[in-house]
Amino acid sequence: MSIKIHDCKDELREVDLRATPARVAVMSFLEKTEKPVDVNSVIDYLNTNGIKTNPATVFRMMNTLTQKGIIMPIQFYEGKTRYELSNKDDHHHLVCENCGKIEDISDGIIPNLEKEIRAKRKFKVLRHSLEFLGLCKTCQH
Amino acid sequence: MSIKIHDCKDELREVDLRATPARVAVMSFLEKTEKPVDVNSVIDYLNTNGIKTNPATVFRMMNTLTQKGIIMPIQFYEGKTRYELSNKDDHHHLVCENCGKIEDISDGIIPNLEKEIRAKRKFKVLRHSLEFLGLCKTCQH
DNA sequence: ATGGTTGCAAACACTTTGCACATGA
DNA sequence: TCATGTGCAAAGTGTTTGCAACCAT
Repeated sequence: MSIKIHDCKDELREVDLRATPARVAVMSFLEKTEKPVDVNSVIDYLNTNGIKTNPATVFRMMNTLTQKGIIMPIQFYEGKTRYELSNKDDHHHLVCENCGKIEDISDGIIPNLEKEIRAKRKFKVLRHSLEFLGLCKTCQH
Repeated sequence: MSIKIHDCKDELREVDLRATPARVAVMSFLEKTEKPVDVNSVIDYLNTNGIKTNPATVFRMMNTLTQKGIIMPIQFYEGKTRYELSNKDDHHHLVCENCGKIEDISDGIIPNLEKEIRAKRKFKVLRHSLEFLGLCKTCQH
């Protein structure tokens, strides 16, 4: 017999959300993509996979999943919001402003910095954004 | 005789921009505000100071000043862009998600991190964003 | 059965653009 | 003078909302 290592439906129900087809599809989309996705790419994915949906619904889904802590919003100065699963280890992004490639970078300094901020400034950090914008290896000429 | 320590007009002309009343006012507004400003607050400031202007003009100004490297855009997940003078020493922000207060925080780790990224990943960092969102001292109860 | 979800249409907020007019250098 | 900057109107893009119909539990 097989043990399900992972099931999007359970994941959703654990946070009191109904496992609708669109939500399940969004979850598996997020799991298979490397880089943070925007709402348009989610809509494209759903359409491609035979799930008819409406932009308003997708925006609502992303907001709901964000509130539940399943995904995290992220912005790269593009005038829109991207999202990624929040159950990743602490990492940040290298965003190429020429070709749009997004690389991950992990680093351990932020947790320490947050502790320091808490101690010295009495500010309770709930989330942070650390992104580097520039030129990737191949776009530097 | 007095030596002008600082003149917004000269600052603008140095980057080949004409010193129009609106631009000069925006520069002095940016110099006197502590926290990054959004376009609406710029418009309010201009109106309050007797300078009639149009939103499109302000958006154009902010874009122009950004391209010239005089100001820097910054986003706090509010769905809009803020701006601040770029001739500040390296600093980041603590943004209270309850009352909106924005505190500055300076720190020296980023330059080192950028050097490391350049060396190890061959990624050329042009700019970065490091913001902490959470609750300020008084909003934690 | 019924409350959470969705679709649709409309509205919002932010931002950009084309073009004629105005103005700083 | 004349290239640069501005005002105005219109449009573009991302996002939210009200409400009726729908569907997962």
